[in-house]
Amino acid sequence: MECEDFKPNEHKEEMMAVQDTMDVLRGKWKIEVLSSICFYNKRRFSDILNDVNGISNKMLSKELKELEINQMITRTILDTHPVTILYQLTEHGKTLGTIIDNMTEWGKMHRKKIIGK
Amino acid sequence: MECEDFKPNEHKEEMMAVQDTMDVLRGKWKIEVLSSICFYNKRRFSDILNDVNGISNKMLSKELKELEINQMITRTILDTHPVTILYQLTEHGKTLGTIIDNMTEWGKMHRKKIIGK
DNA sequence: CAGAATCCCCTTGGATACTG
DNA sequence: CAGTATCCAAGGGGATTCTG
Repeated sequence: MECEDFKPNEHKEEMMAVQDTMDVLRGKWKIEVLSSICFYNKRRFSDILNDVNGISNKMLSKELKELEINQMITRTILDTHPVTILYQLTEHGKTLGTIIDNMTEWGKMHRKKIIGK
Repeated sequence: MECEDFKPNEHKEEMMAVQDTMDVLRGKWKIEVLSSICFYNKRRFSDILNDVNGISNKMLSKELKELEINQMITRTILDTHPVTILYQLTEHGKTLGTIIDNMTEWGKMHRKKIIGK
């Protein structure tokens, strides 16, 4: 965000782009769900439910759906009995890594500065 | 977010950091408000109200308060009649630039890939 | 196992009106 | 000008129960 070289409303496309990114990340549990899947590479519903502390099945279901719609993850049905369902990051999903790294760094810095310690 | 080198719950600090960042950015108008102030360097309430398309005074007031609490902006009261109030980015606020740039880039890429065009 | 269904509360955000 | 106050609707999200 360079601060001298643009006028609001001349940057509609950039604004929209940021909002698009926020839309993908906005849910309360998105990053944690993503992280769980990311770490294990393949992960099942109930596994993620255990990984992400505090999430309910309803919310997990919802977050997974949205992530799938946004093509951040894939959902694979295995023909077992009972069925097993695997969630994995897409290549596109993995490209979020940079942003998440940035947010991690910034968040740490912010905490030191604002929240104290 | 490296995907092979951590276990969930061994990355609590990182998770927390990302959530802290999201907390600062989560509001519907945060980035646009930030952008408005950023461009003009100093900006008044009613100016931002005009810059940010669709925002209500209630929401603007709320977003500004939160941004101030998080020390992203400062609020300066000028002794005029009637009073003038200036909002400006803090140095800390300006450090968000990198993240916003990244989100802009990713959002554009995402739109091309997912939303099509 | 992998959800869907239901109920219910709380927060977000929009619209409008009012104040120092 | 710079907000507050109020009312209201929609959705997010928790807890619990049910199902193929």
